[in-house]
Amino acid sequence: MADLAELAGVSKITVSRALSESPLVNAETRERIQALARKHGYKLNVSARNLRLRRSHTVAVIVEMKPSSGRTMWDPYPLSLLGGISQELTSAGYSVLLTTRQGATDAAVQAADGLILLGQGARQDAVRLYDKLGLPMVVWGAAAQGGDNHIVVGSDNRQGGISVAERFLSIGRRNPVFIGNPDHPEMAQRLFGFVDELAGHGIKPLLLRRADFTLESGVDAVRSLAARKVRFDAIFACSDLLAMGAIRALVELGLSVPNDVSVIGYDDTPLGASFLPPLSTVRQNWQEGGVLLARKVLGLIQGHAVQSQMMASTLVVRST
Amino acid sequence: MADLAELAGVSKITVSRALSESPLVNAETRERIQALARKHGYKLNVSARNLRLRRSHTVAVIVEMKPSSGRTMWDPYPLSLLGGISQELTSAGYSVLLTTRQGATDAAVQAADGLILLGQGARQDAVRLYDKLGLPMVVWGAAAQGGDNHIVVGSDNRQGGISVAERFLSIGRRNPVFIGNPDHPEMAQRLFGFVDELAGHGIKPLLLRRADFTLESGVDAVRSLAARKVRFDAIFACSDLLAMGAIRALVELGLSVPNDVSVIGYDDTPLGASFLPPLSTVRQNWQEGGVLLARKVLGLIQGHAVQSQMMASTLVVRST
DNA sequence: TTCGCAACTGCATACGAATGCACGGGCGTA
DNA sequence: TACGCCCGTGCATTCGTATGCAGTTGCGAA
Repeated sequence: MADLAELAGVSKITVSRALSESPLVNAETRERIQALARKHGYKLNVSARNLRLRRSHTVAVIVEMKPSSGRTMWDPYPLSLLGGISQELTSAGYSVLLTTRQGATDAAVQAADGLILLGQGARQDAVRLYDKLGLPMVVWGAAAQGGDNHIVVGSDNRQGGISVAERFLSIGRRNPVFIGNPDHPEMAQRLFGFVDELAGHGIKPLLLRRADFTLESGVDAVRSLAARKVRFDAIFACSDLLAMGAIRALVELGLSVPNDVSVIGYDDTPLGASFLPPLSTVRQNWQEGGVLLARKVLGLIQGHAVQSQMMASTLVVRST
Repeated sequence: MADLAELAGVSKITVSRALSESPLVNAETRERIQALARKHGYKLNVSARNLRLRRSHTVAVIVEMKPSSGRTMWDPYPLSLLGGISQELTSAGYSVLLTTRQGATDAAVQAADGLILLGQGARQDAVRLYDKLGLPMVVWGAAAQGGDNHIVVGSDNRQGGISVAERFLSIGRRNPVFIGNPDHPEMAQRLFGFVDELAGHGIKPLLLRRADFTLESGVDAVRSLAARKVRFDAIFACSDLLAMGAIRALVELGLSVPNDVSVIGYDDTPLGASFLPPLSTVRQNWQEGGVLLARKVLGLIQGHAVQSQMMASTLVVRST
């Protein structure tokens, strides 16, 4: 900057102002300096500016590697969150610092202006850990049980569970099964909604615990039901893959979907939509969730009052 | 740091050294200062250190948003690259700055110590753009045509195409079809390998251009072949989804896979493996590619000589 | 005693940009 | 002519940390 100042015949502070579009400097001077900067390939030193301004225009996104259950944040769909986050932050002039939670806190995270936590960790430990940094923080996940002081954004898993229960009830199903992992807070919410709604009609669903969210796991789940000669006429699977596996196994067993057994998945993946038969499922808009997360952190960073928010999840009835 | 120094009764510079594990300071003093720092929740100012040390321990990963063809980097599998990158960089003490390429260069990118470019852009324009920053740079994609000066890592798409051709030849197929988008450099390589190998046996495949890499697109492609009454006995699809769509359409048409038509996909997605019938495909190890990318940038940053590298792609023969 | 060396510690300064305040000149008004 | 104001510019200083060099202390050897 000092060099540029010399070239332009002004002081370096005028250069600084010219490059940051300050109205304090004469328009013509500003143009001249900017042209000079371009010509000589001048690059602003971001570290220096961050130091002076005490902000980095950076938001750290912390991805949980070892989740409480089998589902990883590196799975395709949770990653759509990242897409939304990145899109929103970038267009607001912020950068995304991507970190995976493993061992010590990344030093660079401390320089961030805000934090987005993807996956709250078993017993909220991740939340507590990062709370200590004292940065604006927004968490993706199930709503906090108690009076926690950080913002939470998530889709309304409980409502999702209720919707599925309502659907099963409306088509006269009496022996529903839930496949998923209740240790995962989000899945637990789905289960609670599902169970509560059914209980209102005197029905108690069977809980089939599965930690993997793969097609194979779904196949296996249904086979185990058959092996145990369980009587069931509806399946609520915690992911589309599980649901597709379940359907495959049902077909193998000679059962008809949805005549003998109704199946509803979760996430509304493109794959489920083009599955044969097209999968009924609960839609979660991950992308939009990411955008929302980003907006909330930005709000906090700018000192606005911001509230937790649950995103509606909607049942998409197709053919299963 | 000055405050800590006062508390500990030493100068701030001793504090600095104590916190960075410098052997210059007395072990006992160091312990005392570190304890004090912990107690008062002292946080190192990363911006200041970056300024002083002229490095940020950060690598920018630039994801191309609008690719030359229908495939987005936000698709699940390219994202595995990110997983590998993140894993490797984090464990080397580096942070990942995630940027999407849209409009102006993110200021924070300039502060990075190195660059990883995911998707080289049509006509290498992205590469040229970022080359100007003068940072160590590694690009994921097809090998550069000419004497470019940046490092390229990618899977050997040409070899992949050759393997598929060899397979088709070995099982006596004479009328192969290629489904994909040759505008995309990586797909183009697959096509070239495929065509060249077949040409050696006097066979010229049919090229069916498809920009979308969805199941629907695969269905549609095969239907159009049927509508045009094209004679074919083998399909090389540029993605597993395309291949699965193709198979579905073939089955609808009453054709048997693989008896009437052989189908080979690309990427070896878990989904393809559990498809019915299990999909034959070409395996690309994205995760490992990410690790490799990360290692190369780190090498460049440390001033080592580093070379471009193609990762072998292997044909996985299953049932199609 | 004196010197040399080792082990610590501290001073001054640098890193590159941005802010508060002051300064100089041009212009309009009284 | 004198005064005040605005526009444009520059000086000094600040942000928080790390390095080169210099200083201090204690101990053993000459």
